[in-house]
Amino acid sequence: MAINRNDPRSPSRQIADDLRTAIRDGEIKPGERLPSERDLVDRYGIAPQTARQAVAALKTEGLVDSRAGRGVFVRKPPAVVQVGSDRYARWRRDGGKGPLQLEAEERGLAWRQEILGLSTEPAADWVAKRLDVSPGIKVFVRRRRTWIDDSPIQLADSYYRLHDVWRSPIMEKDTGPGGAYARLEERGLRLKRFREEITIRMPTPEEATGLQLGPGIPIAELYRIAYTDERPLEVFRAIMSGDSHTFAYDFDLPE
Amino acid sequence: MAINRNDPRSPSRQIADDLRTAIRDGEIKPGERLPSERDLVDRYGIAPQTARQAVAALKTEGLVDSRAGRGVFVRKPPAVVQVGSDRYARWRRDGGKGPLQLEAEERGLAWRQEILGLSTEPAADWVAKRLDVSPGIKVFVRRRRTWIDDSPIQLADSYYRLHDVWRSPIMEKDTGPGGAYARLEERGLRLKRFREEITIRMPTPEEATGLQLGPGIPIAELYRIAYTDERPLEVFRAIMSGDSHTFAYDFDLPE
DNA sequence: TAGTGGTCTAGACCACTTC
DNA sequence: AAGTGGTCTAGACCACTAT
Repeated sequence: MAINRNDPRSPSRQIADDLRTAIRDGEIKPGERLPSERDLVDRYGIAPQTARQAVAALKTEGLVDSRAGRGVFVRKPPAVVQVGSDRYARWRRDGGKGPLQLEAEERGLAWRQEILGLSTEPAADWVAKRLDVSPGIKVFVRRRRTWIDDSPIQLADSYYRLHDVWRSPIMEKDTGPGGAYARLEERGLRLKRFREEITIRMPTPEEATGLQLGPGIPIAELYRIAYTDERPLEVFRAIMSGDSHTFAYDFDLPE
Repeated sequence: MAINRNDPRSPSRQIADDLRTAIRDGEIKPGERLPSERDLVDRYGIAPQTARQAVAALKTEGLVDSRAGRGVFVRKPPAVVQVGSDRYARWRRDGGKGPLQLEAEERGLAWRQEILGLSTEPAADWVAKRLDVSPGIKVFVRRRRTWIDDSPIQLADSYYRLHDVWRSPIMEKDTGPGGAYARLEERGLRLKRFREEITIRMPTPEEATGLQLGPGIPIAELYRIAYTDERPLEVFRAIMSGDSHTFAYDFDLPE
């Protein structure tokens, strides 16, 4: 409970390490409060900024979260939803519900989607490449935010070739039962396979706001391309809060 | 280039936003230096700590990286390697080389593995569950660190049932040509399928050191379970630096 | 030697929460 | 009213880098 001046670690680092150890050892449990800045100042005999720096380190690690006027609290493990191939394998028999919706309903959690935008736009390069169209050609975009239990967990855009969705409910707010994929199949566009690409990074401030992310929470950027047996049907891009998702894939080796 | 006192954003936030915009617009390019703290103090008429706070925000976003005595630099996009099912599909015809090794060799990058430990240990719960053995039973563990072009990009552990690897080269430093999977197949244990699970988080300080991660770089924690047609053969766990990996999976929908 | 980031001291005021 | 985190001021010294 005191700073060791001979320790090669800086005072703020020593304090951060002490607190991290206390959290890992369960001395401060998830949901519980850390000592206040003023407490740390008194206990360790340091300046307020030094205490702040120690706590800031734990925040960028995603270990704690602070609320002004209340205190700094150990983060609770969030409700994790699982997405990936094993969820999609159930797509047909479960009526075209997406992996998130399936998972939420199984666990009795409230699921809803908020439409952020429906528009026709020129295809950006990354869309054009994946949708196999010329860059700049008009494509239809559905932008939405998915909520589970009053927490936003995904910002998603779907891109379609215009003639694939023309005058279909996919261009409306409500795509109807089974979602966009069901509408595409009704048009004879039969889904055959998916490709998913995942990258990881810290959110931009806009993404952090949109997903109500605290500091120290990374995000996954997921691209999913849905194909018929011959061409891309949909390019899907999602920003998903990293602390509430697991990705799972099952695949066979060739003989 | 001056603080607007009427702006609802705090001064440090205004400065951070200014710098971020300059980076996004290409006014400060990857590899280039940001204005020094003292520059910012003079330009904006603020205290040094305020300038530090603005730069610190960009660091936790992973946008910039600082080197003491030199300056703060815009991060360059790293060399990204791709892993996932489409790499594993090539496993048999390419002689059992892992996805990272394949990718590195294709692109002419130096690849090497450093053995951090070979030991027999009681299975932790998460290993036992995935390897389908009783918790606490002895399993063999290979711990290693993978380097590409002098950068550590992966910390990995592999867990095997003891009798599967007993007296095989898998218990030695060098597993021989084709790696551990080739040795297992020689014993008649034919690999049939994989399952991969990915979660995302910020690194612990130990992981950040082991992977030489700067601030603002998240990691992926990958679990891979290799199965014969009847049981698990290997449980693989890797910590991978988030800024140098993409995960890609191809999968079919059931009819 | 001059410039850089890293760290620390020692305060101050604000908005917000809890009692 | 007391306590909390958030932000800022205005310095200081250190280790390291570049010239």
